[in-house]
Amino acid sequence: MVDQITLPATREAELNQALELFHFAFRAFTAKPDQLLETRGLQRVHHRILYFVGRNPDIRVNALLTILGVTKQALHAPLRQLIAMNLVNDTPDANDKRGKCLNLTADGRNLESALSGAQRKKMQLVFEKIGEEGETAWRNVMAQLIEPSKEE
Amino acid sequence: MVDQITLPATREAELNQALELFHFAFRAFTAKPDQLLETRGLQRVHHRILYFVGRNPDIRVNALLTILGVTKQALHAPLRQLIAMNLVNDTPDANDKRGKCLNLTADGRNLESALSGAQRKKMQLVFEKIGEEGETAWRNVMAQLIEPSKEE
DNA sequence: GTAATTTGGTCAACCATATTGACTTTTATC
DNA sequence: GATAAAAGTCAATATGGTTGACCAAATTAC
Repeated sequence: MVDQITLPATREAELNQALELFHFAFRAFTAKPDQLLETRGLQRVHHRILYFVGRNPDIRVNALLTILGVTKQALHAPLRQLIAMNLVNDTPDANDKRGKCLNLTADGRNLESALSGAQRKKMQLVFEKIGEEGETAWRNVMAQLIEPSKEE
Repeated sequence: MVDQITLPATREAELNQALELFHFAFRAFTAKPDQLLETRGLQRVHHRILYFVGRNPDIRVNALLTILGVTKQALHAPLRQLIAMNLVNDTPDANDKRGKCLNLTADGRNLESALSGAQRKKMQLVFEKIGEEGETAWRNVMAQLIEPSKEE
C-alpha cells in the first residue's frame, strides 16, 4: 500500500507532531494576553483591534475590517467599547469627512503595549535561544504557510 | 529613553512582524479544513475531536476533555453529533464499564485523514523547501513557545 | 444641481462555541 | 451500604460571529 504518494508512517507521525506543536503553541501564545484582557473585561477581539490600530495609525474602519477579516457588524460592538473606554480615538478624516481615522489614545497604547509586549518578549526570548538562522527559518516557514500552494 | 529593557524600534518592528506571521499563518492553516468541514455541516471543534480521537485510540471522554481544554458540556453536543453521524464510535470500557472508549470509525478515519491530510501536506511541502535544519528550528521555536518562561 | 455611490452606523434575527451550575445514572471502590 | 468517579443532560448565560435590512452623511459622476 505504500507508494510515492502515501507518506511513510513515521513521517506522518512527525507531521502530526508538527500539527500539534502549531495547535498548542498558538494556544499558549494567546493565553497571557487573554488573561490580562480579562482583568479589564475585554476579549481577544479587542486585542486584535488594538494591535492593528496601533500598527496602522489613522486606519479607516473599512481597512480594519479587511485586515481582521470580519464584517462591520462584528467589529461594531467591540470597537465602540474601546472608543467609550477611551482606548481608541476616532477622528473624522480631513480629506474625506465620511471616513473616520482610528488611532490609539495614550491609554490604548499602554494597554496594547502590555498585551503584545508579553508576546514580543516571549518571541524575543525564544529567538535569542535559537539564534539568527533559526529565527529566519521560523519566519520562512510561517510566511510559506500563509502563501497558498500552487495546487490550491 | 532607550535602555537595556526597551527594545530598539527596529527590533520591535521585527518582533511585530513575527506576531503577524503567527497570526496569519494560523488563520491560513485552518482555512482549508474549515472549508472542507463546512461541506459536511461540521465545524472546527469537530476536527479537533476527530484529530485527537484519531491519535489516541480508545481514549476516554475525560482524557479528551483535558487535551481539548474544554468542559464536558462543551464537548457533549459535537461529540454526540459525530457519534450519530457514525464518524466516532463509543464502546464501553471492558475493564471499567463506567468509561467509554472513543475511536474513529472507517468513515471517521477517512474524514480525519482528509482534514488533517491537507495540513500535513502543506507542512510537508514547506519543510521540503526549507530543509531539515529549518524544520528542526521551526519545531524548536514552537516547542519553546509552549513551555512557560521562568518568570511566568 | 441632482442622482448614484461610498463610508460608516445601527437594529434584528440567528448560529456556534463556550461557560457555570444543578442534577441523574451507572459502576467501582472502600 | 456509603462514597466516589465517569459520563450524560438540562438550563441559563456570555461571546463572537453571521446575514439582511435600513439609515445618514459626504463624495463623485453626470
